[in-house]
This record gives sequence, structure tokens and C-alpha cells, in this order.
Amino acid sequence: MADVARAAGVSSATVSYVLSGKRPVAEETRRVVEAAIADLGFTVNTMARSLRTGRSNVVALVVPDLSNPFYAQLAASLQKELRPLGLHVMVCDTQAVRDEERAFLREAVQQRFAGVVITPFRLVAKDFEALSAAGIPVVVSADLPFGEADLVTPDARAAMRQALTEVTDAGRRRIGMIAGPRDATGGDPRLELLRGLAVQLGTALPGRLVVRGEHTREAGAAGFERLMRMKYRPDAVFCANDVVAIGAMDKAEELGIGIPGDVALIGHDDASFASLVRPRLTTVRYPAPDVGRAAARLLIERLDGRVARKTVTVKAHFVARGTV
Amino acid sequence: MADVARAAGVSSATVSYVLSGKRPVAEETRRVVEAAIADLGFTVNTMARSLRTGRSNVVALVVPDLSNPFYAQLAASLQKELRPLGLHVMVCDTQAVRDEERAFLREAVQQRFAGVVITPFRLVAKDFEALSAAGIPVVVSADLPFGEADLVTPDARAAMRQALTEVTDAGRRRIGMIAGPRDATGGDPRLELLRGLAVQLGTALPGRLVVRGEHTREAGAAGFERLMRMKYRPDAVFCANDVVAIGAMDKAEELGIGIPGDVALIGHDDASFASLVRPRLTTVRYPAPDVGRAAARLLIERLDGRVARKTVTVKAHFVARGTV
DNA sequence: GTGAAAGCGCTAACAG
DNA sequence: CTGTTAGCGCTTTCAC
Repeated sequence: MADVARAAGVSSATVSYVLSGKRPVAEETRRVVEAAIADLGFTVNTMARSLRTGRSNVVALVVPDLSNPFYAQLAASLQKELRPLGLHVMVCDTQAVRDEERAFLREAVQQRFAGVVITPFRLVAKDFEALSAAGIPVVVSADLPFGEADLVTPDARAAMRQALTEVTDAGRRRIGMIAGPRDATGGDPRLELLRGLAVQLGTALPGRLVVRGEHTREAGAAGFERLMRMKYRPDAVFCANDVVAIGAMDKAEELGIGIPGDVALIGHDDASFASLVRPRLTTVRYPAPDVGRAAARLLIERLDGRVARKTVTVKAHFVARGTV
Repeated sequence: MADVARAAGVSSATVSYVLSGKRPVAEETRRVVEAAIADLGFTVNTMARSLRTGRSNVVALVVPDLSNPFYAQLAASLQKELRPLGLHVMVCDTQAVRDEERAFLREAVQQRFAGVVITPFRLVAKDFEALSAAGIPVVVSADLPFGEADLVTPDARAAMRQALTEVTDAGRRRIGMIAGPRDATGGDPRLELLRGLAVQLGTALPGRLVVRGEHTREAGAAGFERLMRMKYRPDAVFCANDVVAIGAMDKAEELGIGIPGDVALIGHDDASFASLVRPRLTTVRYPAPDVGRAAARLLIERLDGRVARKTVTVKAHFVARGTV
């Protein structure tokens, strides 16, 4: 920048101001400076800039599984919203491992990130302390609130109720679930929701028909198998998410169990491949693009100075396809 | 850091050395410093560090479509390889738009990134000049070499030959292709490869049976429809990638065209959903994890000082499933 | 084994 | 409308 200033015969402050537009610069001067910039192929060093201003222009998106298209879509959406503001998104895949999650949070404060959008999987509130101490805004995308952080959360009650109703209307009575791991942050709120609904609707979700595992295809297959080996086996299975449901379908095919003939299957999220499998997966759609948009908005408001905690609810919808 | 130094009664240089281990520090001193660090909840500011050292610790991964699981997997793999070295991966989704691609490259030099791994879609060699001028190592993952950059490239010849052989052995003679857009970087090397193979095997890939479009599901559907509306319509269709092939399957179902009964379909990459659709997609597997690993290795070598351009070839394999 | 101090490239007062 | 200048927080000689 000093080079540019010299070449243009101005001070480096002026160069800085033509770049940032933070104060008026004479048309003539601007032209000369811009010419010099082009000449020398100069590019601002954003590290120096951020060091000086105390704020970087990168936002971290921390997710448990980037190969789940739901999160890939979330990433794309967030990036699209933040880009026009000059904010960059650094996508971090934690593989649902707590130490990885923590490592990324630590990195976020080391890098003085502008903000963090995170779907915590095994983190606890305490893990966020360093972030708030550093004054880095956090938006949590999860079913449950998380300390001081802003929250984007699904309203899936109506959708789940509808799903459950469809299932019972079809005469199914033995409802089971392949839920998330027991040590996940907040347990598994989707399980709790289903439980509550089951009570309301006069159905049961017996504890022994709830199996648990990671949010992976393999775990879905394993969980489904365990369910099917029970003497009192379910005739409808809700899944923690679509990836798990796909795994269940793998196993059903392997075991020669008919879906939905023998067992109804309900996914969650409507990840892109839910409509790809055959039969098509009936699921509860939680629209990733909307989640990304909401998270972006919350983050931007924080950056603009909002201090009060805020929650945005994104409505989920029941999507009837071929597995119920 | 000054605070820590004061609290520990040492100089900030010593604190720095405790953190980096770049010179021996007395056991006693180290303990005191570490206590102070813990006490104050101090975290290094990597921006300041990078400014000082002139190198950041983030690597950009620039891809055309993050919602294509192939790239999501690539991202995961690259991240896994680079993480242990303290390098972070910033994933950038360009949506195959040239201006976005350029914007990310510009950002890479502004941020003085440690390196860039990119699958260029519409970029040309010139777009990389600023990067090399800034001395930022670039690894290109593509079918064709790209200026000075290191290259990870598929060897898909044998696999494609096998695919083509299967198709012709099944008595198919009218080979078509849904290729990438005409203005994509390097045209469509997969198309060229198929053309060459067709000649070798005494089959034809007539120009009119080649349609073009983006690497999207919609474009795949549109391309397949155009093909099917021709009077001389293909009985086997190769696709630019699996996403395109899935789009073609959508359309086939819509039009009541049997796959593989009426038309054989061959994808490319073996993205995760290739085995999800029914019938399962026959494809040419290009293993994303291997690509990520290779890219990481190339990048690391460069960072370690290698100067000569290098190419790593990753072998692709024919995967016979249900669409041929 | 430790400290002092220069300076990375930029921004934002402050002064003119 | 423009210039001067003081750091942002760190690393790294150089000196002890």
C-alpha cells in the first residue's frame, strides 16, 4: 500500500480511503490511485486490516456432517446470504466429535472470527464461554436454546403430529424410533417431541422400541436391525434424520422387510436424497435454505449491534411420500 | 500477550516462545507462563501472527457445487488431511459461476491464504496469475492441467472403455451424452475421452447425440428430454456426472422411458446417491477421498518447498449397477 | 535462558 | 480534500 501511495504520489491513508470509500476522495486523485493499484497489481492484505480493526470478515459454519446434504445446503444458503456483505464462510465438519467441535470453536476465537453459526452435536454451554468472552456472536441452529446464543430452531410439532397421525390412521400401533446417541447435546429433542405427541394422540412409544445411534447411514442400518430382531417389533419407525432413515432402508432391503408394507418409515429434514430412494422417503421437511437465511439474518443483526438474545423459528412440514 | 507477560513477570517474547516452542524455555518459567495463560484465558491472535509471518494457516477449497456429495466428500477428506498440520479449510461454493470463482481467488490473495485447492469450472489460466504472483500454492483438481499449478487428475480411460464395452456388448449402438456446458474450462474432457474411445471401439458418438448443460439435476432432465425427443434417439446415454444422471432418471420416469430397458444410463463420480436411486446408477467411480488426500499431499509438499510442478493421477473404476 | 525492540500492512484519529 | 502518525498483537533478530 505504501508502494501504491508512492507510485500515485499520495499518502497511504488516501490509498486506504479510495479502497474503502470511507471518506470522499477527489475524482482525479482516485483515478491516479486506481491506476497505480492496477499497475502494481496491489491487493489489500485483509489480515493487516482485520488486525487493525479487530474484526475479521469470516464466519465459521460448524456442522456435524458435511456429507449430509442438509448441511451442504445450509452452507450454500448461508454463504449466499453473507457474501454480499463481504463476509466469508468457513465450513467446518466436526464429524459429530466433541473434540473437533471444541477445536473449531477455539480456532474461531484465535482467528477473531466475525461470527459463528453452529449446529452443536456434543457441545455443552460451557464450551461457548471463550466465544462470548471474546465477543464473537454465535448463532446456534438446534432444537434447543443454548446459553446466550441466538437460535434458529424448528417448529416441527404440527408436522410430527401429522406424521404420527398418518401412521396411526394407517392402523399402525407399534411405534419405534431410531434416535440420536444418548450423549448428544440436549439428548434427542426429536425423540422427546415424538414421545409427547404419542401420549397426546393416545399411542405409545415404548422405551424398548427406541434405539440409539449416530446420525449415519451405518447406524441407521444397525438400529433398524436391532428393532427388527425384537419379538415385539415396531410397525412404524421414526428416524433421527434422513441419513439414518436411508440406512434403515438399506437394512430393510437386506432383511427382506417391506417398506411400507411391513414397516412404515419416517425420516427428518428432507435431505436431497429423500426423494431419490425407492420407495421415496416420507419425511418431515426442515428447509435448510430457510435455516441458512435465518441464521444469516440473526448474525447480521448482532453485527449491527443488537444485544438481546433472539430466536427465529422455522416451520417444518410433513412430506408424504412412499414410506408410510 | 503483553498481559500474560506482565502477569507472569516475563517478556512477551518468552510467552511467544512458550506458545511456539521455537526455543527452549526453562521448565519453571514455562509453568508460570502457562498458568498465566490459563488464568487470563488468553488465546493467540492468529491474524497478528499471520501478519507477522506473512502466511495464514487457511487453505481454500473452491468447488462448483457443494451440494454435490462428491465435493462435500472431497472437502471432508481434505480437511481431515490438513487438520493435523494446523491448516484449516475454507470451503467455497462458486455455483459454477465464473465471477464467483474469480471472487474467491481474489479473496485468497487478499487473505494471503496458505494455499488453494480448486476444481475450476469456468476459469481460465489467466485468472490464476494473481495467485502465483502472490506465491500462493495452487492445486487443481481437474481433467486437464492448468498453468503452473499442481494437478490431481483422474485416469478414467480404462473405466470408460469398460463402460462403453458393456454398453455395446449389450447391443446398444446409438450412444449419446449429456455433457457439460460448452463454455466450461477445457470444454468437456469426459466427452472428448468418450469420443476417442468410441472411435477406437468402432462405435460412434454422433455430434447430434451430444447435448450440453450445467452440472445440475435440472439440466440433466432437460438434456435427457431433448435426447428423447429426437427421431434418432440414443439407446445409451453417458452423463457428465452423477447429478446430471439423476436428473436424466427423473425425466425418464416422467416420460415413461425404461432404464435400462429403453435406454442405458452411465453416470460419473459415484456420488453417494448413485447407489440410492432405483435402479441403482451404473457409474464411473472417481474416489473423492483419494482426490482429497492427493491434493493435500501435493499442497503440503509445496509448502515444504517443492518448486517443480507435479501431477498425481487417481484411478477411476467402472461400477456396474442397474442402469446398463 | 531471557529481554528489548523493530516492524508486518493496515485504519482512523487528528491536524491541516 | 489530504497527510501524519500511532498502534492493532504478534514473531524474531540481536544483545545479554
